[in-house]
Amino acid sequence: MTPKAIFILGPTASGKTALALHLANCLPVEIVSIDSALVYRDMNIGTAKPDAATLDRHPHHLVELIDPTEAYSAARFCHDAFAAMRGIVARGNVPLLVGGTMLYAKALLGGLSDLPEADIAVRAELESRAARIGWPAMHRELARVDPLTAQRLQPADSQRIQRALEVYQLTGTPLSSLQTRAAGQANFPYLALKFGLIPGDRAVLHRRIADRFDVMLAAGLVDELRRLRERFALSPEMPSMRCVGYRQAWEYIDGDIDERSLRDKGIAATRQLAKRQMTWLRSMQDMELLDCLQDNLPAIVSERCARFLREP
RNA sequence: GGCCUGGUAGCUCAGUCGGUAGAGCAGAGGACUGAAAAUCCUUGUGUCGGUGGUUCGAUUCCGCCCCAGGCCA
Repeated sequence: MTPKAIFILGPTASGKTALALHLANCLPVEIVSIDSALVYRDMNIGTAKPDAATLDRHPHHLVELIDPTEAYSAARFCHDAFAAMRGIVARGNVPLLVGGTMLYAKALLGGLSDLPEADIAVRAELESRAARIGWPAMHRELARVDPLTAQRLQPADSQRIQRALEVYQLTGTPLSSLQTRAAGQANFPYLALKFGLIPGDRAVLHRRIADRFDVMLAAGLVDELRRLRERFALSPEMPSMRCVGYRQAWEYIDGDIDERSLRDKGIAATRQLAKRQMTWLRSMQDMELLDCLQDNLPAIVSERCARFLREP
């Protein structure tokens, strides 16, 4: 019999965590985080990580896996998430996947093609060449070896051009042909109930984001980053330091922006993030979209989940 | 009360030597396969503070009024 899984996907500040904790209290579920920022240890304030007591009461899988100097990936997430889900099912529980990193959710549900993983040396070499000739020139190079991928990428899309060239260099095969082959996990081996949280009034979410960012600043986001910079050899290009809030705090510590700007930019970046997350949600299949601002949301969702778990 | 400086897009401001205006940010929409909280793409009509005057034509020049700062009384 196919095991079941429940997804709660939503933008930042939509109340995913509170909803997940409510479900964890009344249903036989274990929480699996779908969040590219919660994987970092010691980055607690800016990632809105649940506090230690909460994590103790309701263990979250895939939280605090790596140091801020390290990098995670969608492929590693899929591997780790499936491992966690197997364990949960073996214990007789149901995986409750909660988060806002939509690429991870999409990769988990739809699978990834069989591609080589990131190669730091190749990336560094591509990076330095791009610094000399510019990304549009790199884009033209890509067009010679992989016209299909080049055609769908903007000449300024540095990250994807770099990845496509990297894949070609490592395999000798264009990314576009590797991607047409069967995706790794052809079908998702769980029966999934998927909720998408979207605010009925976006202005309210924006307000919440601003308030939450102020709370983070008051809680010592800047000091947290100062301590991290003392402990680790960090640089602003690292994925961890590009996280919303940390990136702006970094500029503030370096004296590039003032306190006012730190707040404004932090809030703006968080809004942009939420917006991109909502774009994903609207385009995903079989999603039950709910207004995250309605006050009886926990009751609605837990009732719906309970029914789902009773179904054959 | 007098003098000065401002009042232009949600915000900060350009600009029009008189022919009804444009940047950045915000906002909106979109793309997305091992960095995704990343990386990119598209999108700017607003009584140019109000009102009279000069003019073929005023947001632009002139008068008066209103508002916000500053200085002097």
